[in-house]
Amino acid sequence: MPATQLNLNQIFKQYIERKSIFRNKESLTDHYMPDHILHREREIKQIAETLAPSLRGEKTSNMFLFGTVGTGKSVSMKYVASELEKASENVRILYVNCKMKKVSDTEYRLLAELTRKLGLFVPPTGLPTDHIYNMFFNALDSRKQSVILVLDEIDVLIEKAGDEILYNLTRINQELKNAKLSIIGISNNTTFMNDIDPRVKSSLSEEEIIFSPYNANQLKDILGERALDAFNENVLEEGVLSKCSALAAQEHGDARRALDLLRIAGEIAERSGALKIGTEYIDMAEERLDMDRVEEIVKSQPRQSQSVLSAIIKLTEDGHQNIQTGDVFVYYEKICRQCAIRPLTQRRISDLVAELDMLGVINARVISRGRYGRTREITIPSNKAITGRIKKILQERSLF
DNA sequence: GTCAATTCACATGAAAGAGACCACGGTCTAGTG
DNA sequence: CTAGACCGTGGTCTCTTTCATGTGAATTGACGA
Repeated sequence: MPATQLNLNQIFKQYIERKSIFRNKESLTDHYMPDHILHREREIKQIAETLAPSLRGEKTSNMFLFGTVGTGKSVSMKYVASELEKASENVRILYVNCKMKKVSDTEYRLLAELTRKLGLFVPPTGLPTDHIYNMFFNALDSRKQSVILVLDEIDVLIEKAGDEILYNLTRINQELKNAKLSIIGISNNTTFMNDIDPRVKSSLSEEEIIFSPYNANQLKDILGERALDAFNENVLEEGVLSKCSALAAQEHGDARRALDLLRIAGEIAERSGALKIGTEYIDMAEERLDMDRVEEIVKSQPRQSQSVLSAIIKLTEDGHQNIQTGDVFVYYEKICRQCAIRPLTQRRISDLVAELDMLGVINARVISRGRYGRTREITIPSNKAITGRIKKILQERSLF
């Protein structure tokens, strides 16, 4: 038996025998539906009141839910939706997350998905769009019912497929004989409303609900409740929840982030064989999340931008202080020559540096140094582990 | 010592060019009846 | 005969360059006390 296999068996055996600190890890993921939702009573009531007429078969107002990530928009909506469906057989909720690639790309795909949800078979491609419109329409109008269409992350849909589809959907009501259709858009981007057709805009936002970020205390309540379900007893050390919620509150009150922190802290603790989660694991989790985020960004950057980043890291490692755009450009040109990349102009590099700053991969601030000109002063965040990770990614692409 | 003018090293804007990408209509081709 | 492959065309979008203008404090140099 090869040595590696033996080791694996040991690992598995240990894994089974070890007492897990998780009871139900699911409840820390963002698709988990809690039994009741904390600190969103007002919003839930408002949604429910807006949608209640559907129980009597009346048309409800179209509605828009706004709020930054992790403020409970989707959960609240789903909660009301499921309660509504329980309350009446004539109410149907079609929930679509437009971020899912297979749904959001085109008008056709969205309609196909919706029609499928109404129980019809639709081929993934091949039918003309107006044909599928008819299918959707007929399926909708086949019986007396209130259909509530929830478009989560609706901004993604508009960006890719245009606002025409919304216009068509809002008009469909005028032709329906039996059914009623109302549309609910959910978005974390408040500005995208500006560049959609005003007719669509006014008909969609008959009702608007803003979800404000949670504060640290509210986050703590939410975490506390989920943690009760997620972990076995006496696993969490004192102060862990407070720390988690404080960190997440700094990041615009993002509950998803708070849950991620807690879950990853748990995973790290479990893997290292700990029986309890202390605050130090939260720190580790935060670093992990940061690292993953930066890694994701760096990987997805175009080659030119990666070269710029490489130049900045090289300059820093060579011990340069007060790195300026001009320095970066010189190093960048060198790298381009080595890697046979056509160098861009300094003008463009200036923009790329600004972009990297925006993404939080580097810090760059514009300073004026009097006689010695105006430039950006560039530094990289002093986290060795993350910088190391970035270097490795750049090396894999032979840019370092 | 004071104050306005000068200077540096880019930042920032606007406009135009290059190239990738996509929808759309027309043509061709192979398979079917 | 028709569905699907293939191809050219025009339009759109994104990235980049070119040209032009803006920026803010250290420095400079004239001027007056």
